Amino acid sequence: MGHARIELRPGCLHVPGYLDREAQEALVADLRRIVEAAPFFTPRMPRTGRPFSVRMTNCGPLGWVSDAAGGYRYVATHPETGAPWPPMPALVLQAWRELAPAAAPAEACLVNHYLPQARMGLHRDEDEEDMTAPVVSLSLGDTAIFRIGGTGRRDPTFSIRLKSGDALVLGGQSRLAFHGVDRIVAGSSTLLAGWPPGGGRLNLTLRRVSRTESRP
DNA sequence: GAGTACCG
DNA sequence: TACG
Repeated sequence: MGHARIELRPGCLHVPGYLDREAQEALVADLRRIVEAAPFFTPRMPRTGRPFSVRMTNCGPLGWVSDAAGGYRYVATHPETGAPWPPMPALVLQAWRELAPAAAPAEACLVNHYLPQARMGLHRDEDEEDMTAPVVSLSLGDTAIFRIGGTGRRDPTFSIRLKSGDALVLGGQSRLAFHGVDRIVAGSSTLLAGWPPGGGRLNLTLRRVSRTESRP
């Protein structure tokens, strides 16, 4: 079955209700196993070491991490356990196939946990080598007030609500658009009542990192 | 500057 | 807006 695709700005697609409740619950169960193997860690700002309010982990061959000494980067292992990231669940691979059909396989799936008080400032995803592939985001749990602008820091912005099960695709002219999370609407979903502790919102961000050197 | 503090 |  198909879903409405709303183009919020060129290259930025909102797909409300992309995952039904059953798929959301199955994905949360997958994530619970992933977090057992790769616990949430607190990323820190480059240089200053200030902590993010969002906690993170990853699955797939590469994971996004940040700390004072190394800054933003992709690495193959968990920064605290040293173990390789767990594999991406089938539902995540399927979402990438459906929402980024022209792109090479995803290499990184960043898992963000937002407690109700957590926020994410305006930023661009620019740590990837391959900017031709879109960034795909899946929302689970409490609604996020999500802000999106243009490719320049001072470009006008607007906000939308990302609900549990929604997908968002940042590609084409929006691949380098500024975006962030203003706030979480506490208690807006029952999905995460059992896990993780504190409920809130889980966000999966799927990305291609390496340039594809497919020379057929 | 993917962060917070502090201003008017 | 200022600030690592």
